[in-house]
Amino acid sequence: MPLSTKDRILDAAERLFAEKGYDAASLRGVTGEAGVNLASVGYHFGGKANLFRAVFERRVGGINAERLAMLDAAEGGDSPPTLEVVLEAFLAPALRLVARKDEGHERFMQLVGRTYASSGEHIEVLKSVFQEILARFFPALQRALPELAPADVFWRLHFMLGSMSVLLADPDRIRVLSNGTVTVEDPEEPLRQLVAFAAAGFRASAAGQGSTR
Amino acid sequence: MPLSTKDRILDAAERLFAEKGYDAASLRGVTGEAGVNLASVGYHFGGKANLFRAVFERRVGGINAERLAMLDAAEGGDSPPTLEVVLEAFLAPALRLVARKDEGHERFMQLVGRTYASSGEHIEVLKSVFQEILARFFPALQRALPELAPADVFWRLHFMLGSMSVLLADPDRIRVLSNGTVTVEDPEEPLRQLVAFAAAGFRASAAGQGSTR
DNA sequence: GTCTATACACTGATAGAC
DNA sequence: GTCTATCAGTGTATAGAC
Repeated sequence: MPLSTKDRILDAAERLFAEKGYDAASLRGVTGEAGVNLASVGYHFGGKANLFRAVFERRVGGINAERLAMLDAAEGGDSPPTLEVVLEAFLAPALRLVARKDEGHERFMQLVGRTYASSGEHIEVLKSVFQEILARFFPALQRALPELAPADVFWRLHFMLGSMSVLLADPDRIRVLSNGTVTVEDPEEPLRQLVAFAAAGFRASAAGQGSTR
Repeated sequence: MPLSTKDRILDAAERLFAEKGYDAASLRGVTGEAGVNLASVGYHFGGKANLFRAVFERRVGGINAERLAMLDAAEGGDSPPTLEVVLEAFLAPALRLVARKDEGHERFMQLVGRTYASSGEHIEVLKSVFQEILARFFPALQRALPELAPADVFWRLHFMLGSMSVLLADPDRIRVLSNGTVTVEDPEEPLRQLVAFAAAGFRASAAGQGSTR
Protein backbone atom coordinates (compact mmCIF):
# COMPACT_ATOMS: atom_id res chain seq x y z
CA MET A 1 0.00 0.00 0.00
CA PRO A 2 1.41 3.37 -0.92
CA LEU A 3 2.02 6.00 1.71
CA SER A 4 -0.91 8.07 2.86
CA THR A 5 -1.16 11.74 1.98
CA LYS A 6 -0.31 12.61 5.55
CA ASP A 7 2.88 10.54 5.54
CA ARG A 8 3.91 11.79 2.14
CA ILE A 9 3.63 15.34 3.44
CA LEU A 10 5.58 14.50 6.59
CA ASP A 11 8.40 12.92 4.62
CA ALA A 12 8.70 15.80 2.22
CA ALA A 13 8.42 18.40 4.99
CA GLU A 14 11.12 16.70 7.04
CA ARG A 15 13.45 16.75 4.08
CA LEU A 16 12.84 20.35 3.08
CA PHE A 17 12.75 21.78 6.60
CA ALA A 18 16.09 20.13 7.34
CA GLU A 19 17.63 21.18 4.05
CA LYS A 20 16.50 24.79 3.79
CA GLY A 21 15.23 25.67 7.24
CA TYR A 22 11.68 26.31 8.31
CA ASP A 23 11.21 29.73 6.77
CA ALA A 24 12.98 29.04 3.50
CA ALA A 25 11.06 25.82 2.88
CA SER A 26 7.81 26.51 1.09
CA LEU A 27 4.61 24.56 1.43
CA ARG A 28 4.40 24.52 -2.32
CA GLY A 29 7.78 22.83 -2.38
CA VAL A 30 6.62 20.31 0.18
CA THR A 31 3.34 19.48 -1.51
CA GLY A 32 4.99 19.44 -4.91
CA GLU A 33 7.57 16.89 -3.78
CA ALA A 34 4.93 14.88 -1.98
CA GLY A 35 2.72 14.92 -5.05
CA VAL A 36 -0.30 16.24 -3.17
CA ASN A 37 -2.38 19.36 -3.30
CA LEU A 38 -1.26 22.49 -1.51
CA ALA A 39 -4.41 22.78 0.55
CA SER A 40 -4.03 19.27 1.97
CA VAL A 41 -1.46 20.63 4.42
CA GLY A 42 -4.10 22.86 5.90
CA TYR A 43 -6.54 20.01 6.11
CA HIS A 44 -4.24 17.42 7.69
CA PHE A 45 -2.11 19.63 9.90
CA GLY A 46 -3.71 23.02 10.14
CA GLY A 47 -0.86 25.06 8.75
CA LYS A 48 2.89 25.25 8.38
CA ALA A 49 3.68 25.69 12.06
CA ASN A 50 1.67 22.64 13.06
CA LEU A 51 3.26 20.62 10.28
CA PHE A 52 6.63 21.51 11.75
CA ARG A 53 5.54 20.26 15.14
CA ALA A 54 4.16 17.06 13.62
CA VAL A 55 7.47 16.37 11.91
CA PHE A 56 9.13 16.54 15.32
CA GLU A 57 6.63 14.48 17.17
CA ARG A 58 6.83 11.65 14.69
CA ARG A 59 10.44 10.82 15.51
CA VAL A 60 11.50 12.38 18.77
CA GLY A 61 9.68 9.90 20.98
CA GLY A 62 11.72 6.98 19.70
CA ILE A 63 15.02 8.74 20.18
CA ASN A 64 14.21 9.79 23.72
CA ALA A 65 12.99 6.31 24.57
CA GLU A 66 16.33 4.96 23.40
CA ARG A 67 18.14 7.50 25.55
CA LEU A 68 16.17 6.56 28.62
CA ALA A 69 16.66 2.86 27.96
CA MET A 70 20.42 3.32 27.77
CA LEU A 71 20.39 5.35 30.96
CA ASP A 72 18.24 2.76 32.72
CA ALA A 73 20.62 0.02 31.66
CA ALA A 74 23.59 2.02 32.89
CA GLU A 75 21.96 2.74 36.22
CA GLY A 76 20.83 -0.84 36.67
CA GLY A 77 24.27 -2.02 37.75
CA ASP A 78 25.41 -2.13 41.34
CA SER A 79 27.67 0.91 41.04
CA PRO A 80 26.51 4.30 39.72
CA PRO A 81 27.36 4.94 36.06
CA THR A 82 30.40 6.98 35.16
CA LEU A 83 30.08 10.38 33.57
CA GLU A 84 31.12 8.99 30.19
CA VAL A 85 28.37 6.38 30.26
CA VAL A 86 25.73 8.98 31.10
CA LEU A 87 26.92 11.28 28.34
CA GLU A 88 26.97 8.44 25.87
CA ALA A 89 23.43 7.42 26.79
CA PHE A 90 22.34 10.93 25.90
CA LEU A 91 24.44 11.45 22.79
CA ALA A 92 24.63 8.07 21.12
CA PRO A 93 20.97 7.70 20.08
CA ALA A 94 21.12 11.07 18.36
CA LEU A 95 24.56 10.83 16.80
CA ARG A 96 24.13 7.27 15.59
CA LEU A 97 21.11 8.35 13.59
CA VAL A 98 23.29 10.84 11.76
CA ALA A 99 25.94 8.22 11.16
CA ARG A 100 23.77 5.48 9.74
CA LYS A 101 22.40 7.23 6.71
CA ASP A 102 18.85 5.97 6.52
CA GLU A 103 17.56 9.12 4.87
CA GLY A 104 14.72 10.13 7.11
CA HIS A 105 16.48 9.93 10.43
CA GLU A 106 19.62 11.69 9.30
CA ARG A 107 17.63 14.58 7.93
CA PHE A 108 15.56 14.72 11.06
CA MET A 109 18.60 15.05 13.27
CA GLN A 110 19.87 17.82 11.03
CA LEU A 111 16.58 19.59 11.64
CA VAL A 112 16.94 19.13 15.38
CA GLY A 113 20.40 20.67 15.31
CA ARG A 114 19.33 23.67 13.25
CA THR A 115 16.30 24.25 15.41
CA TYR A 116 18.16 24.12 18.68
CA ALA A 117 20.74 26.63 17.56
CA SER A 118 18.35 29.15 16.04
CA SER A 119 16.82 31.45 18.57
CA GLY A 120 13.31 31.59 17.11
CA GLU A 121 10.10 30.43 18.68
CA HIS A 122 10.45 26.93 17.29
CA ILE A 123 12.62 26.13 20.27
CA GLU A 124 9.43 25.79 22.27
CA VAL A 125 8.72 22.64 20.27
CA LEU A 126 12.08 21.21 21.26
CA LYS A 127 11.85 22.35 24.84
CA SER A 128 8.47 20.78 25.47
CA VAL A 129 9.77 17.44 24.29
CA PHE A 130 13.10 17.80 26.06
CA GLN A 131 11.79 18.24 29.57
CA GLU A 132 11.37 14.57 30.41
CA ILE A 133 14.86 13.81 29.14
CA LEU A 134 16.37 16.60 31.18
CA ALA A 135 14.49 15.49 34.27
CA ARG A 136 16.20 12.13 34.09
CA PHE A 137 19.64 13.10 32.80
CA PHE A 138 20.34 16.11 34.96
CA PRO A 139 20.17 14.12 38.22
CA ALA A 140 22.29 11.43 36.62
CA LEU A 141 24.89 14.05 35.74
CA GLN A 142 24.83 15.43 39.26
CA ARG A 143 25.36 11.97 40.71
CA ALA A 144 28.32 11.45 38.41
CA LEU A 145 29.71 14.86 39.42
CA PRO A 146 28.93 15.12 43.12
CA GLU A 147 31.34 17.98 43.76
CA LEU A 148 29.98 20.26 41.05
CA ALA A 149 27.41 22.93 41.86
CA PRO A 150 24.11 22.53 39.98
CA ALA A 151 24.66 25.84 38.18
CA ASP A 152 27.96 24.59 36.82
CA VAL A 153 26.32 21.37 35.65
CA PHE A 154 23.77 23.45 33.74
CA TRP A 155 26.43 25.62 32.14
CA ARG A 156 28.37 22.62 30.94
CA LEU A 157 25.30 20.81 29.74
CA HIS A 158 24.47 23.98 27.84
CA PHE A 159 27.88 23.94 26.15
CA MET A 160 27.63 20.27 25.30
CA LEU A 161 24.21 20.78 23.73
CA GLY A 162 25.69 23.56 21.62
CA SER A 163 28.47 21.28 20.43
CA MET A 164 26.00 18.53 19.66
CA SER A 165 23.60 20.77 17.80
CA VAL A 166 26.21 21.98 15.31
CA LEU A 167 27.39 18.41 14.90
CA LEU A 168 23.85 17.38 14.02
CA ALA A 169 23.00 20.43 11.94
CA ASP A 170 25.95 19.98 9.62
CA PRO A 171 27.81 16.66 9.72
CA ASP A 172 30.20 17.99 7.12
CA ARG A 173 31.24 21.06 9.11
CA ILE A 174 34.35 19.43 10.55
CA ARG A 175 35.67 18.95 7.04
CA VAL A 176 34.94 22.54 6.06
CA LEU A 177 36.44 23.90 9.26
CA SER A 178 39.61 21.91 8.81
CA ASN A 179 39.90 22.80 5.12
CA GLY A 180 39.44 19.17 4.17
CA THR A 181 42.07 17.92 6.59
CA VAL A 182 39.70 16.07 8.91
CA THR A 183 37.12 13.72 7.46
CA VAL A 184 34.88 11.26 9.23
CA GLU A 185 35.78 7.73 8.24
CA ASP A 186 34.59 5.86 11.32
CA PRO A 187 30.94 6.78 11.88
CA GLU A 188 31.47 6.38 15.62
CA GLU A 189 34.22 8.95 15.78
CA PRO A 190 32.10 12.08 16.32
CA LEU A 191 30.50 10.38 19.31
CA ARG A 192 33.86 9.34 20.72
CA GLN A 193 35.30 12.80 20.20
CA LEU A 194 32.38 14.61 21.77
CA VAL A 195 32.15 12.28 24.76
CA ALA A 196 35.86 12.73 25.46
CA PHE A 197 35.70 16.51 25.08
CA ALA A 198 32.54 17.01 27.09
CA ALA A 199 33.50 14.60 29.87
CA ALA A 200 36.75 16.48 30.43
CA GLY A 201 34.87 19.78 30.29
CA PHE A 202 32.35 18.60 32.87
CA ARG A 203 35.16 17.52 35.16
CA ALA A 204 36.99 20.85 35.04
CA SER A 205 37.31 22.53 38.41
CA ALA A 206 34.48 24.96 39.08
CA ALA A 207 34.58 28.27 37.20
CA GLY A 208 31.67 29.94 38.92
CA GLN A 209 31.49 33.52 40.14
CA GLY A 210 34.52 34.53 42.10
CA SER A 211 36.46 31.32 41.59
CA THR A 212 39.83 31.08 39.93
CA ARG A 213 40.31 31.54 36.23
CA MET B 1 24.01 64.81 10.43
CA PRO B 2 21.40 62.08 10.42
CA LEU B 3 22.30 58.58 9.32
CA SER B 4 22.53 57.92 5.63
CA THR B 5 19.99 55.72 3.88
CA LYS B 6 22.60 53.00 3.63
CA ASP B 7 23.34 53.02 7.35
CA ARG B 8 19.68 53.15 8.29
CA ILE B 9 19.10 50.06 6.18
CA LEU B 10 22.09 48.28 7.72
CA ASP B 11 20.92 49.04 11.26
CA ALA B 12 17.39 47.84 10.64
CA ALA B 13 18.57 44.76 8.73
CA GLU B 14 20.98 43.80 11.50
CA ARG B 15 18.20 44.00 14.03
CA LEU B 16 15.63 42.06 12.05
CA PHE B 17 18.00 39.41 10.71
CA ALA B 18 19.20 38.74 14.25
CA GLU B 19 15.71 38.71 15.70
CA LYS B 20 13.82 36.68 13.13
CA GLY B 21 16.49 35.03 11.02
CA TYR B 22 17.38 35.76 7.44
CA ASP B 23 14.43 34.11 5.75
CA ALA B 24 11.77 35.29 8.15
CA ALA B 25 12.93 38.91 8.04
CA SER B 26 11.32 40.78 5.17
CA LEU B 27 12.82 43.61 3.20
CA ARG B 28 9.59 45.51 3.66
CA GLY B 29 10.03 45.15 7.39
CA VAL B 30 13.60 46.41 7.11
CA THR B 31 12.82 49.38 4.92
CA GLY B 32 9.72 50.19 6.95
CA GLU B 33 11.73 50.34 10.16
CA ALA B 34 14.49 52.28 8.47
CA GLY B 35 11.98 54.73 7.04
CA VAL B 36 13.28 54.34 3.51
CA ASN B 37 11.83 53.13 0.26
CA LEU B 38 11.76 49.42 -0.51
CA ALA B 39 13.68 49.77 -3.74
CA SER B 40 16.60 51.49 -2.03
CA VAL B 41 17.80 48.09 -0.85
CA GLY B 42 18.19 47.04 -4.43
CA TYR B 43 20.01 50.24 -5.29
CA HIS B 44 22.47 50.27 -2.40
CA PHE B 45 23.07 46.57 -1.92
CA GLY B 46 21.72 44.72 -4.91
CA GLY B 47 19.35 42.42 -3.09
CA LYS B 48 18.64 40.69 0.19
CA ALA B 49 21.58 38.29 0.05
CA ASN B 50 24.09 41.08 -0.51
CA LEU B 51 22.53 43.10 2.27
CA PHE B 52 23.11 40.17 4.58
CA ARG B 53 26.76 40.08 3.61
CA ALA B 54 27.09 43.83 4.11
CA VAL B 55 25.67 43.55 7.62
CA PHE B 56 28.43 41.09 8.41
CA GLU B 57 31.25 42.98 6.82
CA ARG B 58 30.43 46.15 8.70
CA ARG B 59 31.27 44.68 12.09
CA VAL B 60 33.29 41.52 11.76
CA GLY B 61 36.55 43.26 10.94
CA GLY B 62 36.67 45.08 14.24
CA ILE B 63 35.99 41.97 16.26
CA ASN B 64 38.64 39.97 14.48
CA ALA B 65 41.15 42.78 14.86
CA GLU B 66 40.51 42.74 18.59
CA ARG B 67 41.02 38.99 18.66
CA LEU B 68 44.32 39.25 16.85
CA ALA B 69 45.48 42.12 19.07
CA MET B 70 44.79 40.05 22.18
CA LEU B 71 46.61 37.09 20.70
CA ASP B 72 49.56 39.28 19.70
CA ALA B 73 49.76 40.68 23.20
CA ALA B 74 49.64 37.19 24.69
CA GLU B 75 52.35 35.92 22.36
CA GLY B 76 54.52 38.95 22.94
CA GLY B 77 55.76 37.68 26.31
CA ASP B 78 58.86 35.59 26.76
CA SER B 79 56.96 32.35 27.39
CA PRO B 80 54.29 30.96 25.05
CA PRO B 81 50.72 31.75 26.14
CA THR B 82 48.71 29.18 28.03
CA LEU B 83 45.70 27.48 26.46
CA GLU B 84 43.35 29.58 28.58
CA VAL B 85 44.87 32.81 27.35
CA VAL B 86 44.57 31.73 23.71
CA LEU B 87 40.96 30.71 24.17
CA GLU B 88 40.15 33.94 25.92
CA ALA B 89 41.74 35.96 23.13
CA PHE B 90 39.36 34.25 20.73
CA LEU B 91 36.23 34.26 22.86
CA ALA B 92 36.37 37.48 24.84
CA PRO B 93 35.94 39.97 21.98
CA ALA B 94 32.80 38.14 20.86
CA LEU B 95 31.29 37.39 24.27
CA ARG B 96 31.97 40.84 25.71
CA LEU B 97 29.94 42.36 22.91
CA VAL B 98 26.98 40.28 24.01
CA ALA B 99 27.51 41.27 27.61
CA ARG B 100 27.76 45.01 27.22
CA LYS B 101 24.39 45.72 25.72
CA ASP B 102 25.13 48.43 23.20
CA GLU B 103 22.27 47.47 20.94
CA GLY B 104 23.94 46.98 17.60
CA HIS B 105 26.81 44.78 18.67
CA GLU B 106 24.72 42.50 20.82
CA ARG B 107 22.29 41.90 18.00
CA PHE B 108 25.11 41.35 15.59
CA MET B 109 26.63 38.63 17.72
CA GLN B 110 23.25 36.97 17.96
CA LEU B 111 23.18 36.94 14.18
CA VAL B 112 26.65 35.41 14.06
CA GLY B 113 25.57 32.63 16.40
CA ARG B 114 22.42 31.83 14.46
CA THR B 115 24.25 31.86 11.19
CA TYR B 116 27.04 29.58 12.31
CA ALA B 117 24.66 26.98 13.63
CA SER B 118 22.32 26.90 10.66
CA SER B 119 23.53 24.76 7.83
CA GLY B 120 22.46 27.00 4.96
CA GLU B 121 24.63 28.70 2.39
CA HIS B 122 25.07 31.79 4.53
CA ILE B 123 27.89 30.01 6.28
CA GLU B 124 30.04 30.87 3.30
CA VAL B 125 29.87 34.48 4.44
CA LEU B 126 31.16 33.51 7.87
CA LYS B 127 33.77 31.15 6.54
CA SER B 128 35.34 33.65 4.18
CA VAL B 129 35.82 36.07 7.02
CA PHE B 130 36.93 33.43 9.50
CA GLN B 131 39.90 32.12 7.55
CA GLU B 132 42.42 34.70 8.71
CA ILE B 133 41.41 34.18 12.31
CA LEU B 134 41.74 30.43 12.03
CA ALA B 135 45.12 30.78 10.37
CA ARG B 136 46.43 32.57 13.44
CA PHE B 137 44.58 30.78 16.22
CA PHE B 138 44.97 27.20 15.09
CA PRO B 139 48.78 27.30 15.30
CA ALA B 140 48.51 29.02 18.66
CA LEU B 141 46.27 26.22 19.88
CA GLN B 142 48.69 23.62 18.61
CA ARG B 143 51.58 25.29 20.40
CA ALA B 144 49.57 25.31 23.61
CA LEU B 145 48.72 21.62 23.11
CA PRO B 146 51.90 20.12 21.69
CA GLU B 147 50.88 16.54 22.39
CA LEU B 148 47.53 16.71 20.63
CA ALA B 149 47.15 15.55 17.02
CA PRO B 150 45.98 18.30 14.63
CA ALA B 151 42.78 16.37 13.90
CA ASP B 152 41.91 16.35 17.60
CA VAL B 153 42.57 20.08 17.82
CA PHE B 154 40.11 20.61 14.97
CA TRP B 155 37.47 18.43 16.58
CA ARG B 156 37.69 20.30 19.85
CA LEU B 157 37.76 23.67 18.19
CA HIS B 158 34.64 22.55 16.34
CA PHE B 159 32.93 21.71 19.62
CA MET B 160 33.95 24.97 21.22
CA LEU B 161 32.59 26.94 18.27
CA GLY B 162 29.31 25.10 18.65
CA SER B 163 29.14 26.02 22.33
CA MET B 164 29.98 29.61 21.56
CA SER B 165 27.46 29.92 18.76
CA VAL B 166 24.51 28.89 20.91
CA LEU B 167 25.77 31.20 23.64
CA LEU B 168 25.75 34.06 21.15
CA ALA B 169 22.55 33.12 19.38
CA ASP B 170 20.50 33.11 22.55
CA PRO B 171 22.05 34.67 25.67
CA ASP B 172 18.95 33.70 27.62
CA ARG B 173 19.13 30.01 26.78
CA ILE B 174 20.93 29.08 29.99
CA ARG B 175 17.99 30.41 31.97
CA VAL B 176 15.46 28.50 29.87
CA LEU B 177 17.50 25.31 30.01
CA SER B 178 17.81 25.48 33.76
CA ASN B 179 14.11 26.36 34.24
CA GLY B 180 15.07 29.73 35.65
CA THR B 181 17.58 28.31 38.10
CA VAL B 182 20.68 29.79 36.49
CA THR B 183 20.74 33.46 35.53
CA VAL B 184 23.64 35.58 34.38
CA GLU B 185 24.40 38.25 36.94
CA ASP B 186 28.06 38.83 36.24
CA PRO B 187 28.41 39.62 32.51
CA GLU B 188 31.83 37.99 32.54
CA GLU B 189 30.52 34.65 33.74
CA PRO B 190 29.65 33.09 30.36
CA LEU B 191 33.22 33.76 29.24
CA ARG B 192 34.68 32.31 32.42
CA GLN B 193 32.46 29.25 32.18
CA LEU B 194 33.19 28.56 28.55
CA VAL B 195 36.95 29.06 28.89
CA ALA B 196 37.05 26.63 31.81
CA PHE B 197 34.91 24.05 30.02
CA ALA B 198 36.70 24.27 26.69
CA ALA B 199 40.19 24.35 28.15
CA ALA B 200 39.52 21.14 30.04
CA GLY B 201 37.97 19.61 26.93
CA PHE B 202 41.00 20.54 24.83
CA ARG B 203 43.28 18.97 27.40
CA ALA B 204 41.45 15.64 27.50
CA SER B 205 43.57 12.70 26.43
CA ALA B 206 43.22 11.93 22.75
CA ALA B 207 40.00 10.28 21.65
CA GLY B 208 40.93 9.62 18.05
CA GLN B 209 40.26 6.48 16.06
CA GLY B 210 41.20 3.38 17.93
CA SER B 211 42.15 5.09 21.15
CA THR B 212 40.55 4.44 24.49
CA ARG B 213 37.09 5.57 25.35
C1' DG C 1 24.11 59.55 -7.96
C1' DT C 2 20.04 59.00 -5.18
C1' DC C 3 15.64 57.72 -4.71
C1' DT C 4 10.78 56.31 -5.88
C1' DA C 5 6.54 54.15 -7.89
C1' DT C 6 5.04 50.25 -9.97
C1' DA C 7 4.60 45.66 -11.79
C1' DC C 8 5.82 40.71 -11.63
C1' DA C 9 5.95 36.00 -9.92
C1' DC C 10 6.15 34.04 -5.73
C1' DT C 11 4.65 32.71 -0.59
C1' DG C 12 1.12 30.86 3.38
C1' DA C 13 -3.53 30.77 4.37
C1' DT C 14 -8.38 29.94 3.83
C1' DA C 15 -13.28 29.63 2.22
C1' DG C 16 -16.19 26.83 -0.20
C1' DA C 17 -17.41 23.57 -4.11
C1' DC C 18 -17.30 18.68 -5.01
C1' DG D 1 -10.81 14.03 1.77
C1' DT D 2 -9.59 16.71 -2.05
C1' DC D 3 -9.40 20.62 -5.01
C1' DT D 4 -9.96 25.49 -7.08
C1' DA D 5 -9.95 30.26 -6.35
C1' DT D 6 -8.55 34.03 -4.01
C1' DC D 7 -6.38 36.84 -0.42
C1' DA D 8 -2.44 39.74 1.50
C1' DG D 9 2.35 39.72 1.76
C1' DT D 10 7.17 38.35 -0.19
C1' DG D 11 11.82 39.46 -3.16
C1' DT D 12 13.17 41.49 -7.36
C1' DA D 13 13.60 44.31 -11.48
C1' DT D 14 13.02 48.45 -13.91
C1' DA D 15 11.46 52.95 -15.71
C1' DG D 16 11.82 57.28 -14.54
C1' DA D 17 11.81 61.50 -11.18
C1' DC D 18 15.00 64.72 -8.96
